[in-house]
Amino acid sequence: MKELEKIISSTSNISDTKAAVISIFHINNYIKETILTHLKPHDLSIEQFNVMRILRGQKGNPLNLQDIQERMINKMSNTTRLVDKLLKKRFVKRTICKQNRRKVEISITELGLKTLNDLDAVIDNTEQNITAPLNNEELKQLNKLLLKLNN
Amino acid sequence: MKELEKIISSTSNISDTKAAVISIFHINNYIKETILTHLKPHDLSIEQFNVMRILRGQKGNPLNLQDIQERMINKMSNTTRLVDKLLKKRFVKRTICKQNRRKVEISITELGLKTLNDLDAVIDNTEQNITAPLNNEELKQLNKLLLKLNN
DNA sequence: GTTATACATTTGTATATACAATTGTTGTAT
DNA sequence: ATACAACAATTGTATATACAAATGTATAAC
Repeated sequence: MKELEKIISSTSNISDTKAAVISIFHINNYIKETILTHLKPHDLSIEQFNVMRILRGQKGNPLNLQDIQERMINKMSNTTRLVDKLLKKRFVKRTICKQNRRKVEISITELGLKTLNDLDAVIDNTEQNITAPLNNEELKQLNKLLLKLNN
Repeated sequence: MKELEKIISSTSNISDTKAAVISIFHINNYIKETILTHLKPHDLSIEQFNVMRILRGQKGNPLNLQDIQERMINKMSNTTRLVDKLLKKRFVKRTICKQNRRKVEISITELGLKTLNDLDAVIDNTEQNITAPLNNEELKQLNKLLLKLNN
């Protein structure tokens, strides 16, 4: 990833704004690729993994598709089909809401939980490796700045 | 985008590492969506736009597909087909390399340059808006930290 | 109760992405 | 010269993403 510095410095007089945008694109891509490597053996995409973690966070309470979609990183992707794929792998279950039959309730299965738990260590480790070039203070500083951008 | 802070703070005891990863995913997504809004009227995707800017940076010298792919953010995408789409829009031209007929040489057309120049202002403006929550010093600090991550 | 409207999900379709396999070209060893 | 490996791009295929349209359900107005 040394190339990035070259790109940014070689491009004549790039603004700090453009440098930041390029850096964010690159680090985002690198993180996704690295995490995906570890998800592949379980036949999971990043968003599928994400949705499973969202469901785990509910501690048993099911979520309907809209709730899931709101919490997803990529709002535009197709939640029905994503959940279908998790369903096929038996990682989630789906029932029609008794109170409002338009809604479906999705919750994570034991198998889903077990898979997530298996993945936790390796994903944590991957993320730690990615942020390893920064010390604690720098990492906190980065979070502060990113949070400002996200508001 | 206020939700992000909620997600990060609500998730019990999230590590600084995980908070950084989530923030990067979210800001990346937000930037892409915003930029895409402005590219749509020209029927361009982010990567197509990127490739056109790479070609413009060559000041007339053509690049072959491998060179382009190396410089692309997403290395795994299909450069042949991406260039095909730019070709259809007459934004680039393609010739077979005389010295090595396995290679193809891609360069940007006048129409491509004109389109890029039209887009420059609006994209610059969009990027400025995105980094607006940070002052100059904070932006430089962010770049320093992101560059460290990217190495 | 019927009609209209809003809601929640699903389905359809076009495009994009990831990766493997194939085609055609060049260089090299014999 | 021929055979073989390496190279550069293209094609095939499965999956993912973006967005519009359609389906089925609930709520509200009259």
